[in-house]
Amino acid sequence: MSDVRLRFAPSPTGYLHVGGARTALFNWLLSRREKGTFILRIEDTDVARSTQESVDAILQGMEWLGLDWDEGPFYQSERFPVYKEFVEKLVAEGKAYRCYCTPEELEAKRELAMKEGRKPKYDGTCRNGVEEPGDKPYVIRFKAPHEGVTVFDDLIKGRIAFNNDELDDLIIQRSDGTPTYNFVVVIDDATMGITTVIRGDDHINNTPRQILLYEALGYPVPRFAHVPMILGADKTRLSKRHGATSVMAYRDMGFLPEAMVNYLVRLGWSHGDQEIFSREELIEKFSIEAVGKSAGVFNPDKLLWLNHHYIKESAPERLAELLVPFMKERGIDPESGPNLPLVVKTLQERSRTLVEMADGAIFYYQGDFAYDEQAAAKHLVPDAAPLLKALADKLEALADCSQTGIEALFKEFIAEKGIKLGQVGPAVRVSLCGGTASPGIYEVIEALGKEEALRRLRRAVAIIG
RNA sequence: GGUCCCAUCGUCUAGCGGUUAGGACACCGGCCUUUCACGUCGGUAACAGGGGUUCAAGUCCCCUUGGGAUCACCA
Repeated sequence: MSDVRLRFAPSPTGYLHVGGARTALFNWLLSRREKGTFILRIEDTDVARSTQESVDAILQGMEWLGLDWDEGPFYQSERFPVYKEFVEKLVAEGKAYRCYCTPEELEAKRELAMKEGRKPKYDGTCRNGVEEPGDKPYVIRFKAPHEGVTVFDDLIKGRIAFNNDELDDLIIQRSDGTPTYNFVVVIDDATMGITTVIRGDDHINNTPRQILLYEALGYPVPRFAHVPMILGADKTRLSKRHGATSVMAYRDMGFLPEAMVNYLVRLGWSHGDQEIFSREELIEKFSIEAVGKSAGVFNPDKLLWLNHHYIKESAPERLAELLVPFMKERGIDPESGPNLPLVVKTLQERSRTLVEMADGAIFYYQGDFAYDEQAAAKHLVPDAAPLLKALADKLEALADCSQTGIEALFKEFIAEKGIKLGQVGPAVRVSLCGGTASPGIYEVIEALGKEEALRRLRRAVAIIG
């Protein structure tokens, strides 16, 4: 156990999206690699926008990805007294002050400044004290230094410097007494002993103010790592327009969590030419310094490829279990037909998602399926009937119904008839599966079982007439 | 507009002064084959532009251009 402490701090205003998931993953990986502590904190100071459903959705997403945390979840909404104390401390020390400017006044000043081409920052009206205006509402502002430079060495971006005169006195407590984000994030990270802050690079501009706050509070400044954002195919911020952004939506589309993890980590991070990483390998090899600086485009094709890879690698029993809900969704009870793991085995190489696998598995469980029209017209022809019938009879007598036994039977059959496999194979396929695209016919017969295979062959013979 | 960040194939990226600029996804061919796939072999495809520094620049510096983020009593 080292004393490295990291956190993921989502705000519960929606589901866990892929960008947040990647940030969480980076934090988690680094904490596991350094044998440190991973903390989950819910940033719900905006009581109006935060919901319990969102919290649940985020937790569910973390769980699906296998990102467990050591401390928390902590809720900022439960820590208001703590923040209040720190605000009062700053005020008492003269490092923060009451500001009586109204939102309307500020908005007007901002617009004027913008119009005149000046920086739209707070003009410091109340900075040096004002006469007590009775019980007028006020906010508390942090008294930021106007001179000097605030610098930090970002673990990903390198050295970043800001002139302090670019910064204005940010509000740390609203007129209703609640604290604001830039303040609570500092208080929490400081009091929770966070050593490294990994977050989206949209927070870069907040960082100097936060550093100033750490210094005013007398806390050590953590290290920062700002990860670039994830873009859609058109290089704009990833949104619903580009497809699903919720990680749970990917589960529902039939993706495996290990594929998602592998994809997300490789989007922005790399380790030489390696593409496939097990969870253990990631923990061993991940490093925040190796994360790229530039934004990356979310590429569904590559995710699909990875998912296909993991489907091929997975144990049929596990996939069968994951496949059940997808089968039920299609109105099929896997208990009612062939052994599901056996079915899965025939489909692994040709399924990129569990959705594709479920679609491909349907025919196994439907005895009275309709034949694909074109396929039937082409292959279920009068000439095929006697062959199918003879094959069925031969199959009926077969003792070894393993794939190899079935293959041997076919070899023998075509030798006896003096034909090629191509002259009977397609008809068998259509009889068994209903179409021309399917797993190999030997494995289909094995999975179906002799009885059902015979039934389907004879059904086809009967239909040909 | 101010500030800040970013820039190698279509996409994800390797590269950390000297390479025929490598890999992966996608795409296009060949092979394999009972279909569809898998697999396998091969191919198309990139250093944004301009200045420097250096014997030597994709690699270091500056500028331009182009993207993006952020400027709330949201987080």
